[in-house]
Amino acid sequence: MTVAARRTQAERSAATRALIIRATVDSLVELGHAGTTTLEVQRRAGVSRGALLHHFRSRAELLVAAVDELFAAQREAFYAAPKRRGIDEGIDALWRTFNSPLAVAADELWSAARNDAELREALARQNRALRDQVRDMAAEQWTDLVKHPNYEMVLLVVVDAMRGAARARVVRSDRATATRIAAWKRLTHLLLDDATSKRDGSAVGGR
Amino acid sequence: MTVAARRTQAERSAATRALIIRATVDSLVELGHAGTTTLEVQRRAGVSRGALLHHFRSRAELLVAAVDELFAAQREAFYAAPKRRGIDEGIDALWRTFNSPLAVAADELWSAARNDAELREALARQNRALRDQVRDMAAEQWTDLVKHPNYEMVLLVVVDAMRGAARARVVRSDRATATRIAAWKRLTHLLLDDATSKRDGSAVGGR
DNA sequence: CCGCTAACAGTCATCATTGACTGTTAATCC
DNA sequence: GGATTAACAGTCAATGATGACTGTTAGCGG
Repeated sequence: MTVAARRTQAERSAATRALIIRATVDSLVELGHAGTTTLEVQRRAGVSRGALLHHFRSRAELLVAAVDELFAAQREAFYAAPKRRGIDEGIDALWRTFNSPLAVAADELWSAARNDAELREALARQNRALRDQVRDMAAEQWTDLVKHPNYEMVLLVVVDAMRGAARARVVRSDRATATRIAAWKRLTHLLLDDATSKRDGSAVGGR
Repeated sequence: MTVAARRTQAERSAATRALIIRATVDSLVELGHAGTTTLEVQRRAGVSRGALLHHFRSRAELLVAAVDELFAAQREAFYAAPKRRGIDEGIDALWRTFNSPLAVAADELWSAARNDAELREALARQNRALRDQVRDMAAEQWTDLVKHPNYEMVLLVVVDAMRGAARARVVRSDRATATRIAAWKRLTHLLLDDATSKRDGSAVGGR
């Protein structure tokens, strides 16, 4: 039955470990933090209890590993994304990252972190690294915009706004989301794009 | 032993009900959604299991009641707040509402709502009501700003940004928060306050 | 003042989750 | 090629949460 070729221990170990972490992330996306029990993970991964507890001695350890994995994936996604130049494309790309399953899973952990010091520490650490990277990549892509005196302010506000919008998305319609995206773009144009700031774009409001 | 004066049944009932809900909110603030078990609530409220289950037949019912209470309290807080006129005061007041224990508890429920249709429905309903009220009160206070073509856009973005900032607050320093508040104010001034938009205020950025 | 019902009090069975624990297989080292 | 150890497999006891269930008391209506 051992159809698979001989594998080294390190390979086997890494494979199951990755399998478990992937199952954890999937569970976080579908069932949330509370629903992500060690039993659920082991079912999804198709591994035994022994296997799971061999790699991660506790549920907390498993979640921390998931955090690391999530942020690493986010970083890779940023690197892999095609380079954009325009403001609108930048906003769209940024918003897309907030909608990926990775972001959903991470969000779930942010919620749990308030009452879990270990998780909070892990998230804070990874978040700093990600933020610095985003900053660098943004500077790299929008060489002209970065110099604008309003740049830091706009980036700060728009990213937070996206985070907030993502949060309430569970009860929000697509239309309401579209309105927000338009608002972010218009606001960014008004404050960063001097060429556009003169011609007043179409209204963005709406009930 | 019955030192207290005779009370009508309705009074007794309402009193314990309120006691239980308050305990629920407290628990949500301190221990989060996961930590808010029916046992924890009954301990905090100092009521028996029978009392708790008499008023709320399930944990879900209890949480929905907490949602209603939280939003009602938020509404009252808005009404009770002194009327403000300036942009800075408005931003400060708005941000304060995001920091109240009520908001923390509500936040905890927003997280849980993703995997709980009943809770999600309750939150959506109350959220609509609250949003409409905030809109009305804002219009009432800033009669001049409301007419500004950028008004809707700014309100949308700033409120979302606050929501997002509140979310990551668990790992954020006070300094970082102050930077954000400054950014919101400056941005609002730039886009709504035509008098201020000419003189370019001090930079708001910073690593 | 008496029967009735709402408002509790307290216990219990059931179930889910966790991590410890013991047993087994397969890779690696000498 | 035998010993050793990592990588699993599978079971179990302990814990904690939930809601059902039975018993008791106090207000209320007639």
